[in-house]
Order: sequence, then structure tokens, then C-alpha cells
Amino acid sequence: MRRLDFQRKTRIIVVDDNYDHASGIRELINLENEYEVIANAGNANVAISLIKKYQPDIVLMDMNMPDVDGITAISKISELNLETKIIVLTAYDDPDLIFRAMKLGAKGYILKTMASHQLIHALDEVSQGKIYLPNVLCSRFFEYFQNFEKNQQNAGYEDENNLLNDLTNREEEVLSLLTQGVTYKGVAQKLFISETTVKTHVNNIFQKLQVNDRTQAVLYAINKGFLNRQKAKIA
Amino acid sequence: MRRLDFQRKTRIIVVDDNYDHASGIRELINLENEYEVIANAGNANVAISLIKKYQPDIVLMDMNMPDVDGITAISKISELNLETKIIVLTAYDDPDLIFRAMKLGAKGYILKTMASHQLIHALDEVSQGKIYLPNVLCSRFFEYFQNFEKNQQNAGYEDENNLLNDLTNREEEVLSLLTQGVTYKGVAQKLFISETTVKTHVNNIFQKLQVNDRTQAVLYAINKGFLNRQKAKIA
DNA sequence: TTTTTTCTAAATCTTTAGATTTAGATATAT
DNA sequence: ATATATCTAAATCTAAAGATTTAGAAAAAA
Repeated sequence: MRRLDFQRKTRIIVVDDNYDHASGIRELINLENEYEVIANAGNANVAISLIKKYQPDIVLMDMNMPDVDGITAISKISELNLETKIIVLTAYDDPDLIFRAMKLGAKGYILKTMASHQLIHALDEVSQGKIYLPNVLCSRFFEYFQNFEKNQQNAGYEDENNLLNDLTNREEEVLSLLTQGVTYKGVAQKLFISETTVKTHVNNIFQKLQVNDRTQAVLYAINKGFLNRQKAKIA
Repeated sequence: MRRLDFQRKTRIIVVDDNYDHASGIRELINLENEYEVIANAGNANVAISLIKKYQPDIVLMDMNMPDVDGITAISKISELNLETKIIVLTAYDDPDLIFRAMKLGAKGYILKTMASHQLIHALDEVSQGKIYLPNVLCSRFFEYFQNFEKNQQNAGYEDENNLLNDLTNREEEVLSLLTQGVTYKGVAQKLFISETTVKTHVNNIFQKLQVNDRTQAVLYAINKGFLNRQKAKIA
């Protein structure tokens, strides 16, 4: 399934602060006649300017770099909105790293411990527009992904520091309306209570959430996953 | 790599509205001596009550069902917080479906068109706690995932209906402070302008966003991805 | 050059919002 | 039986928010 277009080789930039390692990769790749390493960067900032200048097809990015970390580098590169595809090279199968890299649009992820033909295989897949993620790393990704989603949904639920837990049922109802931008009068009408009662509730809410006004209360609620809670209760 | 624990078979519930298809799967699985289909559900509601009652190890869930759709069913099952693992069976490789199913915690995803030994393989992997997603579907997932993330980051950027686009620079600065719960006086101090000027800006913001007060303005801003915008500008 | 936009500001006024205190009615728990 | 928590409500007050009009200065666009 190698590309048969010999008119132009797939151009690669290698980003690695270890010069020996980078050279090894360069030689390995240059053995293949459809790929060529056109440049080599020792740190993220050099990498970014080189990528801007040469707009390579693929960037092979090492993740253990000084100064700017790999994730930040990937983020900056993807902000350039180029056609350049990023393949991450790393020593560890840290699920958080895999997750964040893929989130930022990395097209491949390989461990340094993997056999060298894996690297070429990754280049083949990615240059064809596919995503290359070995099964082991794919599993890691999904474990993390599913945990992440679960935590998103339950954000702040069993959190000891979540002041929302101190609210009474009625106060939650009132806060819910506040997060919809309803006024005192509006709340009073919707809950069939007097406006002064609403004020009492709102004041209690402010004290419990340790805020001074409704905007801050709403912001606190949103940050602590109050909206998710409400959804859960409705459903 | 099959499990060697013959003391208890892995218990499976099949959810499929097509009886013939369900029977086929049942027979196929019962050929394997480490698995047994303990029940069969023709729709989602029956499935959920059966799952509550029997707490199976694995649920094989067909996605083309009447009434309650498969995604809703998965959502409800995962809310039960059981150890039950869900494998999705479907005819189409719709990336949105794959994405949502995996997001909700499905442990496997197979196409009906795939060979039957794939199903058994999926059962093996999932019963061992792994995630089973064939390469083709994995690619689909990541394409969708990365697009999704990109859209999340640019939420509302080039949206014609996004009233935030009508704001001037100064108004954006003011709104940014409002989304932090700052008062008129506070905004005036931070921007080195008079309080009345702040009021003018805020009133203009309200008109442009078609809202009546700061809470609604803040909510509008958050929903339309204003916070992401600000982050992008700072960075 | 003239027009338009943006940022600035003040004055005036009405309406909410928020703080604080007090208190009756219910229900729950000790 | 007596605290304790919750929901209700009113009165009173101050501070903040919001609406509306008018207008000068500077910059950018026509």
C-alpha cells in the first residue's frame, strides 16, 4: 500500500532534542525512497519556525523536550492550520499524554520501544490520511477517554469542597432559575412564592456559596457542574 | 488467551428486536463453552429491567431498535453503575454513533457485516476488561473525535448567528470582566475608565446580545464559546 | 473632506438587587 | 418534648444595576 507517486517524496521534519536519536531516525527514514527528512529541530521553537517555513507533510515529534513541552508544541502547530500531520514519539504510554495529543489532532502515536518497521508503517498510514495508533495505546486512550467523560458528567458530585452540596432542595430550585437569568419576580411567579421569600432564599444561597451576587453564584454553579446535576434530576 | 475459569460462564444478554438475528447470535455464542446467553430482549425497556435483575457480564446491544434508541438505552444502562459491559452491534459504521457509544462507556463495537469469529474475539477481549474496536471503526472514531474537539475549541467562531461578533474590542473587554462577576465599579477601576462609561458599554452589550441583564449576558457569552475566545487571545 | 465608528462621559431616573432582622408554620430528629 | 432545619414572608434600607438621552474626541472609512 505504499504510495506510487515518485514525483515528490513525503517530506518529514524530525523534532528531537537528542541529536543521536534524531540522526538514527533520519537514517532509518532515508532508507525508504518515498520519504525524506528535510530538517531536524532540537527544540519546540525552532521546530515551529521550520514548520512554518517548509510546511512538511509529516512532523515526527519527540515528547521529552526541554523548555516548551511537546503538548504545547502540538497545540501551536495545529493552530497554524497547515496540512502538516503530526506523529508523536515517546518513551512512555502515559494515557493522559496520548489523550491530549490525540485531542489536539495528532495523527499517530508510537512508542520508542517499538520496532523500527512500526515507524515506517505509521508513516505509511498517516501519509495516506489515516490515523495510526497501536492497539495497546488505543486501549490506553479509551480507558482514559471513558473515565474522562464519566468525570465530566459527575463533575463535582462527591466533591467535599463543593458548596453546592450545602443547598436545600428549594435553594437548588431557585439557583436553577438564576442560572437561566430569571429575576426575583420571575422566580416568585414560577415557584408560586412571594418575592421576599425568593430574596431570602437567594441571600441564603449567596452565603452558602460564599459569593456576593447572582452572576458569581451562576458562575460558581456552572463551574461546579450544577447544570449537569439538574439534567440528571430531570431525566 | 481464553479464560480458564470454568467455574462460571460469562453471562450474556442479547438485545435485538429481530428475533431471528438474536437467535442466530445466541446459537453462535452457545457453541463456545465459556459463554452463555442467559436472556434475550426485544426492546430497550425490557433489556433494562432484565439487566437490572440479572446483572450480566456482557450486553450485546443492537442499535436499530424501535421506541427507545440504542444510545438512550446505553445511557440508561451505564447510569445503573453495574459491572455489566456493553458491546454494540450495528449495521452501519456511522462515526457519530460510534463516538457517542464509546463516550457513554461501551466496551466494544462490531459491525454486523463482520465475520462471526470477530464477535467471539470481541467477547474474549471485553470479558478480559479490554476495549474492542476494529481498526476501521477506530479510524472513524478518531476522525470524528478530532473534528469534534476542533469545533469545541472554535465554538461559535464563524457562526453567523453569534451576536458576540457584533461587539467592539472594548465591549469584549467589559464582557470578559462581567463573566468574572465584576461589578460596574470594579470594571471601571480595571479599565481605568469612569463608571458611567462602563454603564454605557454594558448597555450597548445588552442591546447587541439582546438580553436584559448581566446574568443573561454572561450565560449567552458562555454558551457561545466566549470563554474559549478569550483564552485564545491571551495565549 | 465628510461620514461613520468607537470610546469616552455625564445627568437623570426607575427598577432590581442585596443586606439584615424578625418571625410564623412544619416537619424531622434527638 | 424540645431542639433543629426548612420554607415561608414582611419590613426596611442601601447599593447597585439598568434605561435613556446627549455629546465631545479621535480614528478610520467613504
